[in-house]
This record gives sequence, structure tokens and C-alpha cells, in this order.
Amino acid sequence: MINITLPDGAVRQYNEGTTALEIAKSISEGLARNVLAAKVNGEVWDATRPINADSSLQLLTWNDRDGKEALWHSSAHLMAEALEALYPGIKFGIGPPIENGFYYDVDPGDRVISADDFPKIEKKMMELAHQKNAYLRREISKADAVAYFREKGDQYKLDLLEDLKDGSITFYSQGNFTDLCRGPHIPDTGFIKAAKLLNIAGAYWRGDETKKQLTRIYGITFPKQKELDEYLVMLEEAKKRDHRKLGRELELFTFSEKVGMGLPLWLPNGAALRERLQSFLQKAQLKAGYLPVVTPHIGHKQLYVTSGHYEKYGKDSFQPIRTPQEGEEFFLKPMNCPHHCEIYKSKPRSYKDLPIRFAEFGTVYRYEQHGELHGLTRVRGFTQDDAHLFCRPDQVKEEFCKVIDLVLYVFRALDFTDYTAQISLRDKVDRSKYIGSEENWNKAEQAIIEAAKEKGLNTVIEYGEAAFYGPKLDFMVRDAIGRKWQLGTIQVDYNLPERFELEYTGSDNQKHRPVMIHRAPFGSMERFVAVLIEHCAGKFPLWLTPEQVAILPISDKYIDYANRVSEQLKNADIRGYVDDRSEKIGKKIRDNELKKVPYMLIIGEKEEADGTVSVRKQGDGDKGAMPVSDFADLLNMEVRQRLESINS
RNA sequence: GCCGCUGUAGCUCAGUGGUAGAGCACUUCCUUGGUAAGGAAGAGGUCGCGGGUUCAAUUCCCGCCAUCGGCUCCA
Repeated sequence: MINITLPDGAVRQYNEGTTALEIAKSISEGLARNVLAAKVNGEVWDATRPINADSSLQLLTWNDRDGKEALWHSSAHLMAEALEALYPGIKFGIGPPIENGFYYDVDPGDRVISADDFPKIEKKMMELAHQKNAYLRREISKADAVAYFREKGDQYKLDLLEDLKDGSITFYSQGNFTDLCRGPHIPDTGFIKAAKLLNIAGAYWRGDETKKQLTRIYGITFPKQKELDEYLVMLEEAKKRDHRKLGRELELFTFSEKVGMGLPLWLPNGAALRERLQSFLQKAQLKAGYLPVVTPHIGHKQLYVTSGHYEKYGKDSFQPIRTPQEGEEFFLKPMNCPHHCEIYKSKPRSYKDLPIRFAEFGTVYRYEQHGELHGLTRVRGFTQDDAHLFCRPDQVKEEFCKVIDLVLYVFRALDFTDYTAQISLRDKVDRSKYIGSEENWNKAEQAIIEAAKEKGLNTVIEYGEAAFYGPKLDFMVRDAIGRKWQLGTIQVDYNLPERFELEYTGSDNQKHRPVMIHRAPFGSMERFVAVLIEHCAGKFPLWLTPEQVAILPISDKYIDYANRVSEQLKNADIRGYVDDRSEKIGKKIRDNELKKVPYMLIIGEKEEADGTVSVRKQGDGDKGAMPVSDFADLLNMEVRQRLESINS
């Protein structure tokens, strides 16, 4: 008999060789029907794998991340089985679970698989799923594994096997399909009740563009049909929120091939939004002791030779601007830091001056690969809400805390409520690629971890994700429909202070090197606006939205009164316009609803006589009539309350 | 940069080896209407760009450019 400790601390006895599935059955049949995998002593196992010693056990279902991954990983195998049935001789690369679903990289030989083939593959998958074939694990020697795939002619699996140690190799089989796989997998294919293939794309074998490109098929599966239906609705919603579509519809920004790809043109509405965001942050930064600076859009080549960027990115940047002066070269600035370093160097600094915080909404230009460009999220010219903090090593933690406060303030203002902090540190083993002293790194890494802890952030630590010049903290933000975005980077830098030989005089009258912290709560105005559009589906917060009110006269007779109302609102600092087209009121309401203007004021004979407006809230309908001044107060109150609530 | 899809009016999209169409938007006129689309007329396109095949190319072929979906990249 062995002892199994359950998550609630209860210890139960079972025969040696029992499985998580059997244990689940002994608890309840219903539970057993939902068990996808199990965590045995903290390691994710097949629910059907025999347990031979005293262990702690957690049963994993669809509600657990590891449970989902087991189902999706198993679904990748199911899709592979379906593909093998439909395309005999097809070769397989890798097929892992991903954030939402799974993919499998396949080589169909000289056949072509396209999205048109999805229905038949899905049908085959569900046919195989209904057979409830068990996923069978077996350990296999490397020699046998190699023999199997050599026989099958699958060079990709052989390639993978080369890196695996004998004795650690397992195969999983279900139905007619066998794959090299670490597992774990769900008990049988019957748990997969709904499947949808989503996308198809090319992907290089092992991510190496010199190697063959395989066909990557993305899919997702669910243990209930209803969940698939909901997921598809969510995808539709995401499409509706696409910032590229809303950006056009709400006239926020556009692109022009003549101006150049990846160079956004901000339209009046978008510019108004962007400027409001900037002044919002600028105000907060002034309060937090930042010093605004302004630097030019270009910099001498020598600036980037000093910073090291010339060597690293020179060939892949916008190429140098030449001058009448022989041999003189300037570059469009790809970042603001070198300029800010020179500002720091413009005069001697004392330890008493630190920290110094230079802030600039600085526009930078990077020659992103053309396949990378995407709406406003990936562009070639963009404006960073940049700032560089120069501080003493002992100030890093406090400065980090203050920046975290600022970032969270921004998140609150824009209704980003679901986020985690991701701290990127050095690789645990290989430290050769990092510059800066061991002591400083340790100090900075510790400072970041402590700052995050002090601020009560939900934190994930990623080793090996730090830049070569310093550790960083990013926020992973979930938007309104659950997608993740990386926003609000805070980055420590030991490289530039070194390269620019930045110094301050310490209390010991000796020269010391300051620590530099880069930070950008928005990241860039372009990317942030894109994320914000998708987060709020184009319905911006009242304080931010370009137009707060649309005034809709019932007929031309009331345009004069509408203009008087408009003036009155303008005097109360409310942004709005009069829709004076000769259209029926229903049409005006519809058009302004689609423009997502938060309030509509309907004005006719009655309102003019009473000096009132009839208020209609976007997406919410008629709110009744009230005096113009009451409406102005109401709206301003709503904005004030909102801003006060984020300051608390 | 790589692979694949796509490119027709401002937008969404039909269509064709004989130089093009709809809806919305736009302009003008009629209508002056009370909470999500009033009516009529009009204007608007080198069918992404450049070659080739053909009597004839928006349509077929090639190249390029751009979009989109991925990959690689992201100071």
C-alpha cells in the first residue's frame, strides 16, 4: 500500500501501481470524468500512469492551466493522427500546446494543405476522438526510437532524437498514431469534444530560416462544444475590436504608401486622443519630480558609436543622413537614451543632485523588417513616453517603487485591472553575455524583486530574459477580452553609463558611476493607443475621448439653439460638436452611436422652449431631459470623480 | 528578411480575355422628421505598379510593391 496526500492534506491509502484516474474514481465518478492529468509530487503526469510510491497528488481538470495544456497537447497528437490518415507519409516536426490551443508543424511533402482543408481534418479529428482511444505511454530505448522513425522516414523526429539522452525517451500512442513525446497526455481521445482549426502558416524547422519551412497548423479544442462556441464568439469580438479597423472607422489614424509603410499619420481625432494621453502622463510625471527635456530627431554617428548601437544595429537601421561636409553622417534617432546621457553630462553632477529624471515624448525611428509591421503596434516611427532616471546604486529600489506607482496609476486611469509583473533576470548558468559587475547585477536584481514585493505585485520571474545590459520589469496586462499585452517596461542599464562615462561626485569626493533606469509606462504612444482601442473597443473613457458630446437638433429649425448649447458646453470645458446635417433624428442617433460618442443631446422644440437638452447615453439609450447647465455639471462631475478615484 | 493568402470607388465587397458593378460614405435637390438607416438625382475607378503572351489583359504568365496570417526579429 502507498500513501497519497491530497491537496486538502487528507492522506489516503491505495495499492501500489494505482493511477490518478483510479484515485479520482474512488472519490467520485463525476470527478473522474473531468480528470485530464495529475500533478504527482509537483510534476505533471498522465492520469493513467501508475504511482508506485508515497506521493502528493493533485488532480488536474480543464480549470487548471496544466489540465488545458494536457488536453491541447493531446489534441495536437489527435490532429497529427487525422493528418496522417488524410495525407499518408506526412512528416511531423513538433506539436506543442500554446497559450490558446496548440499547433503542429508538418511537412506534407509536395502536397499543399490550406485552410480549405480544415473542415475535413476537423471531421476526421472528431471521428477519431469519438473512438475514445487511450493515450498509451511507453519508455523506449534511443536505438529503438531511432529505428522506428528511420523506418517511418521522419527525419524531423530523428533530428529531435539526436538531442535526447537514452533512457529518457518516451513514446505516446493513440489509435494508429505514435509520437516521440515527453507527455503528459489525457487518458483518452474521448475527452476532446470539440475541435476547430484556426490558422495555417509557414514556420522554419527549429526556427532556423536556413532550414526547411514546414506548414504550421494552429487549432484549439475543448471538452465541451459550448466552450468552443464561446471561444469563437470571443474571436469575433476580437475582430470587431481590431485597432486597425476601429482606427479607420473612428478616424484616429491612417497610413499612406507614399509617406511610407509603418509610418502612421495621426488624424485629428487620434491626435486629440494622443495629446490628451500625453498631457495626462506629463502632469503625473511633473508631480513625481521628472524634468522635461527636448532633443533633436537626429544624432551624429559618433553618438551611436559611443552608445554601441552603431555596431549592433547600424546596418539594419535607416541609413545615415549625409551632409555637404565630406564624411559627416547623422542617424535618425532610434532611441532617446544617448541624447539624455549627453544632457546628463552637460554639467558636473553631485550625489546630492540624484536622482535626476529626464523625461521626453521622443519620436524615434527604427527600420523594422517589413514583415513585422502591424497596424500601430509595430511601426517604423513612433513616440516613446520615455524617461531616464540617473541614480545612485542605493536609490535603485526606491526609484523602481516610484516608477511602479506611476505605471499602476496609468493602468488605473485606463481600466487595466488585470496584470502581473514579469521580472527578467540573468540566465542562471551562462553569465558570459551580460555586461556590468556581478555586484551591481545582484544589487539591481534584488532591488527589483524587493520593489515588486513591496508594491504587492503578482510577480513572475523569468531567468535568462534580461537584456545584456541589465535586468527589467515588464507588466503583462490582460485586456477586456483576456488577451495579454506587455506594457510598462522598467529597465536597469549599466551599459550606457559606462559607455558615456557618466559620473557624479559622491560624499567621499570621489567619482562614481550612476545607475540608469529606462522606463516607459505607455511604451510608445502608438502601441499603447492600439492596445487601448482594443481594450475598450473604441469606447474611450469620458475624460480621454476625443468628442464627449454630439448635439443633435431634431430639425434645421433648432440649429441655432444647438449652437448656443454647444457654446455653453465649450465654456464648461466640454468637447462636442453639432450634427447639423438635414437628416432625421433616427439617422443622426445611429451615426453617432457608431462613432461611439459617449453622450448625445437631442434638441427640438420642447428643449428650446425649456432651455433643456434630452440626454442619451451611448449604448444605453434615453436618459430624459435636463437643463444644459445640469448636464454640464453632470458630465464634469463624472470626469472629476473618475480622476479622483484613480488618484486614491 | 522568409513562407503563404490577398490587392476592383473613401469603406465593405460582387464581376469579366472585348477597358466595370452594388451597398454605405460623398455632392445637389426634395423632405423638417422626437431616440439606431426618409426619397431622388449626381459625381467618383490607369481594376496595386511594371513587363510579357494575345487582334484585344482588370482577367492569363513573370517581376516588383503593399495588405493580411505566421516565422525570424524587436536597442
